[in-house]
Amino acid sequence: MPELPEVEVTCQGLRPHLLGRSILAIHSSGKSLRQPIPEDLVRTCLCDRPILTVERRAKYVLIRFQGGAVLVIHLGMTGKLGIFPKDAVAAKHDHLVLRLDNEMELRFNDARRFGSVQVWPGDEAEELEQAFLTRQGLEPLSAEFTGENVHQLARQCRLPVKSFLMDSRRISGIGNIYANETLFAAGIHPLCPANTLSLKQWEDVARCAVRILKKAIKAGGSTISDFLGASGQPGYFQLQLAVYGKKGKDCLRCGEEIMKEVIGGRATFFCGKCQAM
DNA sequence: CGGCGCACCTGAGTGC
DNA sequence: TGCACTCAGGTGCGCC
Repeated sequence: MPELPEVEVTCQGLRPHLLGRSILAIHSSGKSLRQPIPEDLVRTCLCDRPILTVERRAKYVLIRFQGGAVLVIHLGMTGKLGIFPKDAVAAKHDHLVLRLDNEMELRFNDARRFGSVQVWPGDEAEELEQAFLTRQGLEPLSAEFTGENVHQLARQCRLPVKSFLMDSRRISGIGNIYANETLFAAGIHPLCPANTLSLKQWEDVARCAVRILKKAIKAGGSTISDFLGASGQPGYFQLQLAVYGKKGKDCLRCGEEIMKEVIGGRATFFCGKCQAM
């Protein structure tokens, strides 16, 4: 599901509906996500306080409230955040429903329950955010995401370059789809050990990653099976994918057959000719 | 510390 | 129609 572009599209979709609004009430399914939903903290720290900002960090949605508390949501594999009229019928797997002060609701739907919902109370938010940030890798859409910096990061990492790109503690936001697409665009074999890439190759990787992520955001994200934006709209970037899910198809660049291999437990697609070791 | 395997869940798709 | 099986975009744990 949601990688950086899908989370960014979700944030962009939520923003106009949430800024300045307050939560009046919370309802949860009672089922645990990655952790139990902290219902009491939502009530005591978030309710009846205006929402100040909606931001993305890595693959997390951060919703900041007056008073300093933060609602932190991760979409996991199947999570979706959407805005609905309060009378709209509930969907299967709606696990968190936040009633807003304008007859609308923010709903978190997550079939596989790999998502998470956390609250950083106002008096602990700064400390918790610092700890959170140290666990997140380089932001691909930040000024620090340069070939030089990534080259430095990868210096003593012998993981396959694809696993390196997907390691959220090193680089955040890039999941399986965009790792595959980035390496195809950069012409690099996914099994190359990360520490064997040259500075020039890392510059290519960084440039390709940024271009693809931005293009995907413009297209509204990728809807492979079920991603939907905050207003229920699908994304269209899946129509522009070059290798992901294309096993057996012709490479767009050279016509060779696209290969599929499992790397680090994840399906990996590449062109053996354009992405030679 | 680095790297691997796996668990956490449900649903969609496939083959018999 | 049903059953068994595989696979899925993420993260973080335990283990060597």
